[in-house]
Amino acid sequence: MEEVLDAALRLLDRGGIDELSMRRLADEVGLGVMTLYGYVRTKEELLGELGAHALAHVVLPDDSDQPWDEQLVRALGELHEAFSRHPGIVDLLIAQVVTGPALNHVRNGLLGILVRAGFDIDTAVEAFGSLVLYVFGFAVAERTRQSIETTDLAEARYGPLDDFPYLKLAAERYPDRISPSTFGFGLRQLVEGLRRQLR
Amino acid sequence: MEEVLDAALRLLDRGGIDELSMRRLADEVGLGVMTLYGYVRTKEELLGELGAHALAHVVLPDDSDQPWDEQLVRALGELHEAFSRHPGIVDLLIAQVVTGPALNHVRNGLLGILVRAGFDIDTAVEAFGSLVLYVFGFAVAERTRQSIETTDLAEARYGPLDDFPYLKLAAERYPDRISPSTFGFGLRQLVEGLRRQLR
DNA sequence: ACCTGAACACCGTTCAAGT
DNA sequence: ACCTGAACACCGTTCAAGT
Repeated sequence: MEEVLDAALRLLDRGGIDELSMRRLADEVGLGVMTLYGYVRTKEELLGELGAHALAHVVLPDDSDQPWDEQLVRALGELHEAFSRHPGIVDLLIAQVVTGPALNHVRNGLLGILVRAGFDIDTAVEAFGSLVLYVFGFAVAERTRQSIETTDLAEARYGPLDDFPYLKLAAERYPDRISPSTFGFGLRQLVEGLRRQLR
Repeated sequence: MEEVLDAALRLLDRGGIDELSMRRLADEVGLGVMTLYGYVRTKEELLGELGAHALAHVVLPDDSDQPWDEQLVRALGELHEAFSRHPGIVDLLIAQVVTGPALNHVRNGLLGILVRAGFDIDTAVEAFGSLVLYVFGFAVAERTRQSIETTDLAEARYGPLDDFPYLKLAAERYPDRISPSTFGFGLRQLVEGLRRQLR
């Protein structure tokens, strides 16, 4: 089973979720297709286990002696990096095949930082939600960005911009739309908002 | 062509992107499968046109007399609602089949609000990115939430929670993880951060 | 117990042909 | 010009059988 999941992760990294078919996976492991159904009941179940397999490696740093906002930024950065390392994980999360428990250690860690910082549980849940959504939304967009040729010019990507003066201004400077610093920009914004709320 | 796209949107709303096959679409319109390839070169191209078709209805309110932060919240709310109305659009955006120009009027409108508010173009682009990512991330998560039975209990969703005390506390109160107010919470946080930055 | 090929009901798309 | 059925190379999965 371990070997099957490793092979699946390899295929996922290589060509994304679209390239990961049961038949190709069987070939990669050197088994008949139907052998896979001895390990798993459906493809969906296999993808779920694959997600858990890949996310188990995400370990939040143990730095509860640091200020809570730094802990938060570092923990979310860890998640962000996991998504960058295996972009296919994002596809699995989107496809909703990753079962709940696979992410519990991350969820618990983030909530813990917020609660220990002094937020009541209601606010902590709201904050947790907006932070995770932000990291997740960024991962999805990042995936898009990487799939586009960097030689692509603004005009080629957006079409004629004469009717959209503001966009034209922006596209000339940032054909990539999301600069590498955008992740940190929004994250700092969110954490700053939380810090004010705590006082 | 119009009729084909309307039928496609109907299928998309009914069963999501997975139910939208060329063969089923042809049946829905009452044509042979291959007739569709007279309108469009590939399925991907058809999905792209479908995305543009659905997003053309998103019109940002014309309220440039209002404070910029209110304009911003309202415009992003408009986008948020479009995603709620046709959750399938989110699948199209994720699948990266929607071509650039389809969203230009929204991009331009949002950038305009920020620039007129007084942000320099660099900051405006960063802010734009983080705001849009947030709305988008929320839409993806919302889609997940809706696909889960509401009778589902926290324990059933997350598995045993004894090792995750903070999560247990949160899950007991919010088995849904993202309450309806989470969208507004994070958005206000982001806008508040921007307001401070402007001064 | 562990593995598997043949077969079924689906896909998107090419090709050649029908009106 | 507009439409289409047959065919091809793929899917995930059922079923019955092989060691």
